[in-house]
Amino acid sequence: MGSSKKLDKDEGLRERKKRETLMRIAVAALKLFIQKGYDATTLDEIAAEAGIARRTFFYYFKSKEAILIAYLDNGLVRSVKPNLLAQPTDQTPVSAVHQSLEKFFGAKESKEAILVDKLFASTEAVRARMQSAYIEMEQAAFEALCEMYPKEPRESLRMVAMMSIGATRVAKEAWRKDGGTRPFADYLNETFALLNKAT
Amino acid sequence: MGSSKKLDKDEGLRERKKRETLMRIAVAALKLFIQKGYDATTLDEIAAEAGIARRTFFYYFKSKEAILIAYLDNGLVRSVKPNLLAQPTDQTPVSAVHQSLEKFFGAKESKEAILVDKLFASTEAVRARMQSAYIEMEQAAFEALCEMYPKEPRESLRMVAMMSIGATRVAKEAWRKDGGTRPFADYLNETFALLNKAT
DNA sequence: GAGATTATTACACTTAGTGCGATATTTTCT
DNA sequence: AGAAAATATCGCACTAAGTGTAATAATCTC
Repeated sequence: MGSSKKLDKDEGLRERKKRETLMRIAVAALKLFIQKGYDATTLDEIAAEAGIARRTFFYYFKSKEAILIAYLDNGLVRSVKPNLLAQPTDQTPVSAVHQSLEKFFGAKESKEAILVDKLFASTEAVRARMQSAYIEMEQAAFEALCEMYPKEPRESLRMVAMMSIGATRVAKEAWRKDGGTRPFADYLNETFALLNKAT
Repeated sequence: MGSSKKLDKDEGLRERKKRETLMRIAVAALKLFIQKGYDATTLDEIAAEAGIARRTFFYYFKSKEAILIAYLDNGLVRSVKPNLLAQPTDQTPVSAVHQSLEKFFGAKESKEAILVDKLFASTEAVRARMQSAYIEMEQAAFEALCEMYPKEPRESLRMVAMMSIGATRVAKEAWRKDGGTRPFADYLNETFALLNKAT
């Protein structure tokens, strides 16, 4: 009664190598991005650092930006929906989003996260993509909320998603401006508290 | 006691030509974008259509995307702050933003606006830029609100800006999904009404 | 091991964007 | 008006991202 393929343990040499190569490229790229900046890093350099041919890069990523998107996806964006769905529903939707985000960021306050964040904020094109990521998070949160609160009107939940993710974005902005001294959760608490009062 | 240069009326041949060329390029580009899509339109084609050399294009725009940004800037983004500042301050900040947006969109429900909107929503890269524009609008609204309500705490106003522009974005999303049948102002009213209830 | 997949590479090509310098046009000054 | 300064236009050569194609090498299936 295993999966449709073989056994779980059997990953296969091919798949393993592919995973490793993908990781090598991502790591090499991030290293160079942090070292010399996003724009100044060429695909040739990334390919050299990762030990692959230039053309092979495009077998793994559809563009240079896609590397960053992958980092975002693996980090926050991908986890928004599952994290949210794991929350109890005996609270307001806004509160549920707040709690789920708090948990996520409380666990992940690593140095790399800060480096990556600065990198993302550095270049024009990258910043634009960041904002796309927020839109995706909004969408993910909205979908989760619809499953969690089926009786609530969907337009309401759409707005909750917008406001919650917006609060996160504003919190991050403030946190970045302050140089990341105080823990991010503090900023999150402040912006979420303002959601009620502001109107 | 005129201006430091000459007389107001005297625009100068050079400036006039420059303005005209800029316009010719923008119009030519938009026409081609709508005709064949953003990605499929090359700078060579735009230059040909506008009757200039390829190199000259970059004298006027720093990139292909910059054309779209220019359209956005001239349309909404640029006008957010002045429009908002023109509102009376004997109402809540949220209401002020709402009113100012309603006026703007009430006046500008043209066919071209719809075409441009669809164009902007069509391509990946363009959509990302769109979202940057929303961020700029947020910033502009925030600045205006700070001038209008100096006694309010700035964090509050920051959140008001976020929520108001967010409401606009969600409204536009719904409006686009419905194919632009009902007037946009309706959607705007709905999302703004939900700002209070949603929390 | 033979044959089917799939990963890797090389090569040639298109397009966006930049640097630089030459030429044409407009403005300014006398 | 005409010389000189400023600026707009253009051509050319270059870099870098990204694509199409087809050949080769590695892995998987049997």
